[in-house]
Amino acid sequence: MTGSVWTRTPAQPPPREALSRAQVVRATVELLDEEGLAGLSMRKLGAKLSVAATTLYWHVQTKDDLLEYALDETYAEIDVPDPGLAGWRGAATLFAHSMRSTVIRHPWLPAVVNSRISIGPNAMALSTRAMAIFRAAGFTGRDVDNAASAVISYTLGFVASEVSWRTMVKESGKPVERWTEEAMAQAIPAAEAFPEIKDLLELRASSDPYAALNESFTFGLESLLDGFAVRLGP
Amino acid sequence: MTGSVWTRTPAQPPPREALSRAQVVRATVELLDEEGLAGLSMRKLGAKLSVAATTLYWHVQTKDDLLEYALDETYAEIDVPDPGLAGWRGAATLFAHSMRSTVIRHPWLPAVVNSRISIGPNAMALSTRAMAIFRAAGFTGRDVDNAASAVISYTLGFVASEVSWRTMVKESGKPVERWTEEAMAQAIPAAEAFPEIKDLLELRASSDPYAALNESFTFGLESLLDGFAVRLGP
DNA sequence: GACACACTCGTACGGCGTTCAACTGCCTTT
DNA sequence: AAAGGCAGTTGAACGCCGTACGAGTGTGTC
Repeated sequence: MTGSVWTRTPAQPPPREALSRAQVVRATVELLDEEGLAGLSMRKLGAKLSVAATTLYWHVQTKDDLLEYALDETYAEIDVPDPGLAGWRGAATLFAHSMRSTVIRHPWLPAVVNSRISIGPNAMALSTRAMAIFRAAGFTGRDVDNAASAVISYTLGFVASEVSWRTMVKESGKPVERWTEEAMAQAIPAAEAFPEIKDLLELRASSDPYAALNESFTFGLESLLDGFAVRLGP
Repeated sequence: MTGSVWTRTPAQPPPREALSRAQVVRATVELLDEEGLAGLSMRKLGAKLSVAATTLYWHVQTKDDLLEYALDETYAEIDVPDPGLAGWRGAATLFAHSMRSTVIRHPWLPAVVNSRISIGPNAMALSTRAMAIFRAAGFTGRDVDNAASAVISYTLGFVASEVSWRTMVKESGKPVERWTEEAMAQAIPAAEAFPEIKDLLELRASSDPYAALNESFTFGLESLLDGFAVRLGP
């Protein structure tokens, strides 16, 4: 490991190579969106760009670098409102929801997001703005960091599981209701020894799953922000 | 996908094959702990058990099944206290910390945990007990689920990032202070355009990282539980 | 002695990330 | 106009991967 792509100085001066790498990164994000992390290979990416796989190694040192670029690219889609406009609580809420929908748009993000230190330009801009929210709330020193981490951890944790559910449903090719039904049929015999679980499963299956996800996400987020409010005093 | 390993009825009656599969699963967990998810291959696992790689396919249908077994195996290590003893808040706190330390012991867990529906026996037992905590707190209906999800999402989200940091440090082979120092050296030039970030980075680097992680985890967890308390009324 | 069956193994296939030396075509220098 | 350098591309090859398959082995039962 010689360092992050963001710290290595470019070996070639960028006459028009910058544009070309941007193309590669854009194609990477597209391929990831279409086929998932497991579906990304240098050969397929090459094919998508009508280029041999090995050509990509001119623009990028390794497949991991590619993911690092793709990751920072998507950070740009998360918007972090100014707390001056929406208030800290509104800003935090919008931020979390924007993060959630970005991850839903790019379901491969959870698998990639923690695998490297994020010091790309968009990551930097994002943290700067996120910190501003919690500073505006009244937190100081290390607590600014702690509050931001809590919201990000909760959001990523929640949406990682949401996205894997969504992916399973989508890959099954079945309508949600059918999928849910069949999943229930699998789970119920397995839950025979746990009677309380059965009630829970039936409760879960009885409502629109997407609405339930929204409600559940909001429940946790609001609780967390309520907890911040307690800490911040009256 | 013909279903989860937990729902397929075994093709062979289990005379002593149960023991053998248990051995395979145990070896899988060990190999994962030692070498991480990327370090697990059927050939290496075979070697560890002094057996050809293809032999494993007698005991397991696919590598994915292996991960499903390994996952459920580690669920047994998470303990979920009885809310009658510690109170719901104490129980939730212990549960979250137990989950965190289990994931730290098995750093490959975050990458695996969401990739399948968890209906193994240990997963079932775990959810049953986790639900009991939040029912004891006073939540009813869907809110029991929502509260449990929130704690689990937060914990997994937090520890996924923690574990990836710990892994990077461990793999660097350097002492933490050295690693932190060098990471700072990388980040600071990249953060040139973002002056607020620099202060934050210096603040972060100025303290024991492990203590900071504990503090940060507790901060978020307490906030979340405070938020629950608000919802539950006085 | 024969058969069944649980279990093991070697071989092989197609795909993966990556290395490397060879090639192409354009730009600059003379 | 000739020569050289260099950005960019390429195909072949290496060692790894998950896994399908058919052939083997040993033990237990009739």
